[in-house]
Amino acid sequence: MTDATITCCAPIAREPLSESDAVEMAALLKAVADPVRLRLLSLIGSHAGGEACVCDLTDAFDLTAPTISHHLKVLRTAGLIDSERRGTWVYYWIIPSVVAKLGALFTPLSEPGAASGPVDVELVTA
Amino acid sequence: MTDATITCCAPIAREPLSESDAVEMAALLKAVADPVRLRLLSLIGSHAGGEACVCDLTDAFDLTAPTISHHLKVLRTAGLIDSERRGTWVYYWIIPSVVAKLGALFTPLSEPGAASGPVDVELVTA
DNA sequence: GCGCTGATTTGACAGATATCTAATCAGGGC
DNA sequence: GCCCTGATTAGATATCTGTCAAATCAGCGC
Repeated sequence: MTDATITCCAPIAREPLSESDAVEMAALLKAVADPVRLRLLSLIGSHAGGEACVCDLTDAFDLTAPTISHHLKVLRTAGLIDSERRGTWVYYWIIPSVVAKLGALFTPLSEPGAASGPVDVELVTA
Repeated sequence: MTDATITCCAPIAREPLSESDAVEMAALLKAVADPVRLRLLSLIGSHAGGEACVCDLTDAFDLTAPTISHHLKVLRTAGLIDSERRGTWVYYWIIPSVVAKLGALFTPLSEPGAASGPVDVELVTA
């Protein structure tokens, strides 16, 4: 009966994840748990117009086109991105709500009165 | 002042992730990209006192003790949890700052005028 | 139609991973 | 010391995954 931890933690640390939720989220996480796919997602999301042509993406990696295509398919199958063919080129864009689902699992619930943002974590450590 | 894209997106969609950051985050993500490890993390975090004995965890799964031990090791090696032996039992607890690092990647930056929380996503979909 | 470029699919393969059994380590009680 | 319980390590194995080369598909221009 210790209710002291109601608003302290990330959802994953507040109550036990059900098995089905765990399976669902793990599938999503597996899709992004790869350096290439993380960078693909990032490149697509930060590209001008919110979408990127495959040709823009391939150059950023030392990988063959089929490999990039494979990774894009993994992201698309997971529901994180979608694509459309426009003439010769195929364009990809992020589905923000699905990306947010990932963040929601791990981000501490913001308490009114905290700093500006919900989390203030150093990402770039190089 | 109102630059349309400054506060719109998750960090991963705001600017391209560097390769080293991608590798670092992918390692973290790979650790949680498994249903068993997700539930372990959740069980540990939501357990009374913020820590859980291995004996508490093993019963929640249809897996052998060595397998649970393996998964705990993966989480610990990634830096997401830590452990301590106390007499006969070994206790595990979450390292919140590392968990928050995961969330920070995918959580849209909250705008001061947005709804209550930074993200409002349905997690339980069965 | 033909050839060219962009992108995906297929097939193959090396490396990683999740799981188990058996063995080992760590404390506590006798 | 000896045994019992809790937990980890070691070894083995079946499966999954990331990558590439080769083949195929999709538009476009001639």
